[in-house]
Amino acid sequence: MRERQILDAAVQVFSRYGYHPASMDEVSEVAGVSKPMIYAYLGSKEDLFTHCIRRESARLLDAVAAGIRPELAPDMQLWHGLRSFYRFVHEYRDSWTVLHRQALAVGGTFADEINQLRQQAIELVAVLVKSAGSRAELADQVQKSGEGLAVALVGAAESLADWWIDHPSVTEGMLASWLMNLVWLGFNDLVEGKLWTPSDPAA
Amino acid sequence: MRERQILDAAVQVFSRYGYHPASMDEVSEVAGVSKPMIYAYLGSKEDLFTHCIRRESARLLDAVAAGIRPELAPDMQLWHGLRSFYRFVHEYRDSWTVLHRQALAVGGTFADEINQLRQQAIELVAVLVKSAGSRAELADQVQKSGEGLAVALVGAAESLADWWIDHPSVTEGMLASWLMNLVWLGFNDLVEGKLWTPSDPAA
Amino acid sequence: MRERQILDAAVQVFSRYGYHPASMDEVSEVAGVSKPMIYAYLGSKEDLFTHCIRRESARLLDAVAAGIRPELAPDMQLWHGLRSFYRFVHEYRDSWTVLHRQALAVGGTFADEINQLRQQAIELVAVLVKSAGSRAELADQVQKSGEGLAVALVGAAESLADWWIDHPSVTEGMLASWLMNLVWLGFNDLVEGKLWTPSDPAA
Amino acid sequence: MRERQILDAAVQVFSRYGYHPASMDEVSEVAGVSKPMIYAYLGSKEDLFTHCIRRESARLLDAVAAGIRPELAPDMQLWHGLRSFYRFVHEYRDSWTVLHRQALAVGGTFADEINQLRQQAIELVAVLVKSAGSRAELADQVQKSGEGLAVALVGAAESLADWWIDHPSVTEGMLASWLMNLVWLGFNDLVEGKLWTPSDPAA
DNA sequence: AATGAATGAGGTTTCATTCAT
DNA sequence: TATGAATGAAACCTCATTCAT
Repeated sequence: MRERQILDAAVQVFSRYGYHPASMDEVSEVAGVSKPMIYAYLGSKEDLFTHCIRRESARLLDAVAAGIRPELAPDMQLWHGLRSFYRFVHEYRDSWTVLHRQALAVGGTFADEINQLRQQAIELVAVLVKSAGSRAELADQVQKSGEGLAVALVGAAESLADWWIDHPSVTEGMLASWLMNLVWLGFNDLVEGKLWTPSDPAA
Repeated sequence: MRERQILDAAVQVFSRYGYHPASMDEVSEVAGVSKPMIYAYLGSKEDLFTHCIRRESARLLDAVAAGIRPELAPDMQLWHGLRSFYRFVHEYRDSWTVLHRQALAVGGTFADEINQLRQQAIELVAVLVKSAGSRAELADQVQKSGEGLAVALVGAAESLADWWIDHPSVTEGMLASWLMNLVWLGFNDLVEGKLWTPSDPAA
Repeated sequence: MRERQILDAAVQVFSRYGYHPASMDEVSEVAGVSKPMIYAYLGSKEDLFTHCIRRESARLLDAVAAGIRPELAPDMQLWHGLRSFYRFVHEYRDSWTVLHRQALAVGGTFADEINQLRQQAIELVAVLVKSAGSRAELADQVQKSGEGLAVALVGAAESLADWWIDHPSVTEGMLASWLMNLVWLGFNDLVEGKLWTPSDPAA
Repeated sequence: MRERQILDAAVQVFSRYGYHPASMDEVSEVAGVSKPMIYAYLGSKEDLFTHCIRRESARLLDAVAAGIRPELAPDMQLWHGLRSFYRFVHEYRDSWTVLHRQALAVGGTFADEINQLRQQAIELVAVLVKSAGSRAELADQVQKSGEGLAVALVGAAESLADWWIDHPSVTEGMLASWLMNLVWLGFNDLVEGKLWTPSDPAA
């Protein structure tokens, strides 16, 4: 459909230049569609950007959700989720850039939408952490900081995604491994020679 | 001096609107200085932004460096560094926003400067990790992923800084604690009831 | 076409104020076209001025070339060329002003273009002088100063064109006559009562 | 005196950039005097330019007048006047540029002043022509075109002056010679081998 | 349904000119 | 007296947005 064609172009252009410097002229050129069409289908520049964010957010959520196996152990769920996330970032780099970099920089409504998306990711992670801890009684302080831990983990994952752009030789499995080792085992264990490995290496 | 007055205003305005939407008119209004003065003291808009980034980068580095005690154990150094970092973010929120959000979004030279700053932080952390691991022989895979771990830790710290803005009731000590627990102990230990605490609680 | 409409206005405005003081606002007002149209059709102010110069140069060359009859005697060719020139100056005064006064004053690329135009005129005249002199052997010194004589003649013609603006009662035929008498006969002959007159008065 | 220092700088700057693009900042810099001083001594930019024109006009007139020997024959007077003129142009190129190119381009009052100067030159030449012709009865048509001839001669002289800038190997004597041959003898005589030479070669 | 053509509004930058010292 | 410091005004240029076809 025309709408998709336009959105694809918009994501590409917004990703490259950012919201404000991006020009509707360039979007129309890349989309191969005249400007009045853009306004007819998607509304103003602001509307267009909102549509971009919404579509890419949904894509990202779908991609991650599709990778998770709820029947597995918490650490394996996290592991699969991370790999799905990095596969998405790899395949739709422009989407990721728009969501993570450009939308937040604009602030206002856009940043709010992105923060909601992040919140969903954080809560998803928080559930995993909680279920992992349900075997034992988590220390009080940990209980309280549950969300904080999730925020940190999500942030770490995002930063590695950015860093990946400049270090493309790394695979998405390595990225996910590092994170698992870092947050599941911690430095403390690492220096003692422990390593986290997927219980199901084939996955 | 006039220069500082202008830079303060510029950081504030760039932080709020981002580089492109920010107008020199608004900078001049906030600074209480006419536009030609800005051009006389700091040059073009691009120059002005560069000056902002440079000054705030230096401030951030100084703040973190000032908080580190090289004679302490690695984990304590990290702990102090993180607290200094969060104190800086708290005290100079606009500086942090300009550096972390706006400069990266603009891309080009600006993003390069920020990435250099990040790289410095990452290397600093990498040194700590290495010194912590020197007691034992780090697993090969850890050796290779050293920088990745540091990237992840730095990213986690940054994300928590952003998240803090929307959750101001948390203290900088709590943020640092969470991170220490997360990366030093890891979930694995946490669920077993272990907790990381500063060896020198007074610090 | 729109382009012509804009160029006409630009020539008028540049002619009146000169390149630098002329404002794109005024050009757009005179052209009855909004400023963005000017930039869309003709580019920057510099581009616009270049287009003006090019068009008017071509017009001037065409006008003079159209008036010359190559089959006539050299003096008659000069006579006709001069009259064509003055007719052009009369009909397109703004064009002449832009070419002769404003473009030269700006210097740089503009002046270069004008000087090339002048050079063409000079060479044209030089050819006439040479063909007139071919019947006899021109004195050596004359040979060497051929271009200088042409420069002087062209300059004299230009100056009379300027002077004409303030003395509009004179006809273009009179101007051409004076020049012919001056350069073809010279004062020396004039004071002896000689006069140059077109051999074909009807022309 | 301060005034002279400023005027020298102004002539230099106006000559190089033209009236409008020239900046008071540059004048003050070249003059080694602060801007408020310029305003105190010479008034506004317009006033400053007027002063420049007036001073250089006077200089030019003086230079030419000083070279003329009223007791000589008319052609010799013209010859001496032309050489003085070219010597002035050579020695004070900036003055000449300001007067001939820049002032006329600005138009308005400035052009008027320059035109008055030209008129003086023209009348001076017209007197010579008239005195040369007084021996015989000039043809009626010549009488009427007297001023026109003078205008043409002056224009030719000016154009050669401009042309000289790009052909510096020519001497001022050659320039004056060409003009004398052109206007005093005319092409007609030149092709017959006649040449005008100063009756007093030492001069 | 689709677009070429057009513009109002606003942004960066410069410069003649003047206070306060 | 002489100047460093300051600004109001205006110029060039661009872009989101809309008619008329």
